[in-house]
Amino acid sequence: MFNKETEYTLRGLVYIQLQNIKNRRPGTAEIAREIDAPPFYTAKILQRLVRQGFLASIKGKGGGFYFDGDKPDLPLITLIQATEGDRSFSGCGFGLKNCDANNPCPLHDKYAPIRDSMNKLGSGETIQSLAKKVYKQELKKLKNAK
Amino acid sequence: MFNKETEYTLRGLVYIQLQNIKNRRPGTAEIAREIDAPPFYTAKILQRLVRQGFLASIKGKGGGFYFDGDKPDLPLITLIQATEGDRSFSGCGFGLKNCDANNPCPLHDKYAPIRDSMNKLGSGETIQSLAKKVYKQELKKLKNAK
DNA sequence: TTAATAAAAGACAAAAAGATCCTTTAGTGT
DNA sequence: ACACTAAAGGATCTTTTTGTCTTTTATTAA
Ligand code: FES
Ligand code: FES
Repeated sequence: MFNKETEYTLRGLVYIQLQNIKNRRPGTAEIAREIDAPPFYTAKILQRLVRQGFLASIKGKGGGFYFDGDKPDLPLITLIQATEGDRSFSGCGFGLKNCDANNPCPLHDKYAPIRDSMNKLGSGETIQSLAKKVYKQELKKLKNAK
Repeated sequence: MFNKETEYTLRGLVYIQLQNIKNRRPGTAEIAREIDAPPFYTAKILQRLVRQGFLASIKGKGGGFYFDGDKPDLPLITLIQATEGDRSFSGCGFGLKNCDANNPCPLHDKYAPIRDSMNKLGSGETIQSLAKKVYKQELKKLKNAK
């Protein structure tokens, strides 16, 4: 579905936010290991995200990555558009220059609603909402293990 | 959404089928021009489709591409999986090795239904059904022009 | 103030996708 | 039979994506 960079981005940021909930600030090596991504590539991606203002970081001993708690939650669509463009959220499924309901391609009737759902998912979910889900899932597992 | 090769494939085959309806067998140059795709690349793609048995061709003067009318209609999912794999139809939106409803990623609940819709689209629509839509649309336009 | 640590920056490399071109082969129509 | 046409095959090239590595800069803890 998404390209590699986007997948690493999503998994990485959700992992960071999850650790932030636990009052930790993970570094590149730990993040890459935990989300099963190439370490150097992960570092480069996180670097860019910091430059773009989506993420904050601290250098040196005890440093790592974290989200500024004062900022609003980060919608997936914002993140993904910044990473790979909006190929998943707009554009014609048939590859026409642009999707025009008044001059639709033969896929339009069936495809446009699916694309709308993707948009709803992208604006409805945020890195924070996903991390919360994982956190709750972890708690549930711990309870069941007792 | 889909990659370039898949888009050219869809547009190309729908164009061929549309011309077949009109008892014509278009060649690579015409097809590429009409679907707005790179001529040589289009030729290479059509070649592969013939090799894979999705399409038939005739060489030499008056030659071109056509669909064997005896064969069943070609579902988009079959075609797309043969072209770019099934990244659009299966797999986890979060990039996990595989999508497992019993151990879901935080995107699963929202993403899996969208993926299911894509599957329904892919198996429900065929090159022939799309070409028929375009054909009907053309007829309607001609009538309106009167 | 120094040694250790960890992110930032950017050069470099490999692989995949996208695209072009040339030569060969098969078939058509005259 | 012959000239022409159009697909088949394959080599080559470019761009984008993915990934690695080295050097620099900032920070912290001792
Ligand atoms: S025109 Fe193709 S999806 Fe809308
Ligand atoms: S587990 Fe990720 S989409 Fe199903």
